[in-house]
Amino acid sequence: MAEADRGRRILDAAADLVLRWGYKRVTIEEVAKRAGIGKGTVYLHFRSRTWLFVCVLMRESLDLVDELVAAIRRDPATVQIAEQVRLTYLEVQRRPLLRAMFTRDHEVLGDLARDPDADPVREWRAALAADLFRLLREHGLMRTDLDLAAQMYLVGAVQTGFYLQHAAPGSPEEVAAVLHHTVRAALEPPTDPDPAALAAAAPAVLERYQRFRGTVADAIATQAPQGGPA
Amino acid sequence: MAEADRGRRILDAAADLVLRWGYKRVTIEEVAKRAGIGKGTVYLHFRSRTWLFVCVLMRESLDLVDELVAAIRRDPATVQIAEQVRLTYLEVQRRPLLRAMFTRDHEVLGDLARDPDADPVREWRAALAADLFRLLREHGLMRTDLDLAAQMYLVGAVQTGFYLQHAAPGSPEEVAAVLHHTVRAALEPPTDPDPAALAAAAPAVLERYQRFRGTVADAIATQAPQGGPA
DNA sequence: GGATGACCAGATTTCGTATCTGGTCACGAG
DNA sequence: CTCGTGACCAGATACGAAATCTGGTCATCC
Repeated sequence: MAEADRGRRILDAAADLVLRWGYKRVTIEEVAKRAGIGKGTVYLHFRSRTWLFVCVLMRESLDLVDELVAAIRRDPATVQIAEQVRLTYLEVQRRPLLRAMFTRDHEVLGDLARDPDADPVREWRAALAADLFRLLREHGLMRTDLDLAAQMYLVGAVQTGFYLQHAAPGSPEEVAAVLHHTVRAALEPPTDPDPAALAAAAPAVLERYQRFRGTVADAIATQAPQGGPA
Repeated sequence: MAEADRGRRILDAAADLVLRWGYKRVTIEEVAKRAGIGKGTVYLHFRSRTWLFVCVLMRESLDLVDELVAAIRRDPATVQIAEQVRLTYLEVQRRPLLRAMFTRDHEVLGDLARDPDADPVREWRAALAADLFRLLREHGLMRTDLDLAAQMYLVGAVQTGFYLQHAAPGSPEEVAAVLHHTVRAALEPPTDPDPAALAAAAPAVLERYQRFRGTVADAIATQAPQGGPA
């Protein structure tokens, strides 16, 4: 059994159990048992129980990023902010762990859902968003009648609202369409996007995503609880 | 001491205490003491502890409605949905109890913040919103490229997001402006509103608000935990 | 050298007791 | 008679100490 593979098995076990039982009920011993290893071995891969579950969440975020990257590769028009938000919503609805994360589900994530320090990705994600918004603005794919900070707050708030609002009036696809409409109307220019601008922005955006992806992947591999990209 | 005045004093005492101590710590006896009456007398005005605090919240909502009504009277342009949402946000930020309500502050409101049944105004508010949206659409003050249910969900989600998102990037006025921008872009026609339409819509909207106000005021006065308007 | 599980301190749960409080109602004041 | 009151009760809640559990370590063994 390869070293990296064992780390993956531990994360698999932890992810499975946290969904079944909820964060507070999952013990390290049970995770080890599921992974077919001894308890001490878990600590050869993860510095603490908390950090293990943070890594579970980070790995899930990685998958989300991969999905967005693939979508942009498929169609550069996907770089537009409203489309990114829409795809994110759909992917989150598909994945129970991400959904628990975005809805701050205390039942599943326990105290992990509350404590902002528990999410080191937070600041990296914020930096990524800032980069992304700057790029889109420079390429004329986002309006500039609001300053960047306001736009970031707007998207954050709107996403929070759509994730937390219960009693959706339809299927995830329909809700995602409404979310798309909201972000598009608030932040994108009224005119259709210039295909040349899309083609120009896409590679730069992809590069930022890849860098972000690398940073997060490193964090999982190196056990580092703090510190930015190299 | 007039009958109605005593009810008001009880509500004053309860409102004061709930803000100081939080819902779960406030006892009926303490409320009675503050109101200068005996414990049993509280139950002559409110059928239960829970209902008493629901009434506190309802009274607060009444003040909010009054504020909106006054604003529309001052300037019919205020009937527009984005403006309504903006004014609501500002008024909520000004009033600690409303803020606790809209942010579902468990520290202040305790279980009252969680339980949806605790808020009988919920359905009345939903009906009011539906009426309002219908009116605005009929007068060409709201777009019709989304169906009514989607628009209501959109506004609900956006408001939820702006109330729950922490770390606002500026003053309440600035956040309110961003909220206004979002709702306006998503739901209002791109063209400036027709003054005649505003003048025509305003009285109808005011009538709905007044009817809503009456329903809520009745609920407080009559101790009725259920049931719609007469 | 790398994996393990016995071990420990501190956190958490349990469970029986004591206290508190929502809601009632018999009584007394006016 | 009407209206307000606070003593009263059952059930909820808070408390506390004992018992249990579990995160994290490390001496041991493969």
